[in-house]
Amino acid sequence: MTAARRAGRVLPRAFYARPTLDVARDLLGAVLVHRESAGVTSGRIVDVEAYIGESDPACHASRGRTPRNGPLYGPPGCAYVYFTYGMHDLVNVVTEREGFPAAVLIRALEPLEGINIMRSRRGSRRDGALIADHDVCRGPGNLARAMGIGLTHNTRPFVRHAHGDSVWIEDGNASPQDVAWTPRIGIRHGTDRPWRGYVVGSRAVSGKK
DNA sequence: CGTTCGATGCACT
DNA sequence: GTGCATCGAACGT
Repeated sequence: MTAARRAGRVLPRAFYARPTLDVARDLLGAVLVHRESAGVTSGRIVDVEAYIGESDPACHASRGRTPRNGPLYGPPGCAYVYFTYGMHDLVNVVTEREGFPAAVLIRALEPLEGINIMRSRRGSRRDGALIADHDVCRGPGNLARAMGIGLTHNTRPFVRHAHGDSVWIEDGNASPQDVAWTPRIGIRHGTDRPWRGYVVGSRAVSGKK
């Protein structure tokens, strides 16, 4: 019997077409799923950040629209995936409405399904030690790598197709009981806004241990 | 424990 | 040329 049963409904487009902070809050406890030929991987979202509009100095759209940040201006419920620091893909969910650039960055998951697939995607550490379960999807770069989500998924809607490669999000069985809000991590500007939310007590939450 | 720093590629100025 | 919505190894205390 599988330890981690998924029974959620796929979140519809309307879920994402709301104020970004509401979407961010409601994504905590939801389940991100990727299905491809390698198998199914999924995890409970426990750490998110909101990036809201051109007036948000930390948002990629703060200096207007460019080819790279175009997906932020696109329809809600689609992926905005970008490459940074020369080696990491980061996964966002576009929110609000077409023409208004906003998204939620997914920063950490508690693995539910496919932990062995996730570990093989992460690769082996230099010292050969096994990555702990709660570290496999801890941090936005690690999460994208472990889930097999990358630039090829940029602009794609979070929809479960009947066949083939699909990325989608399901609602969780229960909302997290204790959520905390802090400034966002790793940014230089906009640090006054407490737009990072995380599930208190989860070992998979990113940042300092 | 803590902090620093190199890796690594590219969009944008 | 500069600066990343990062990560983890290396170093200092």
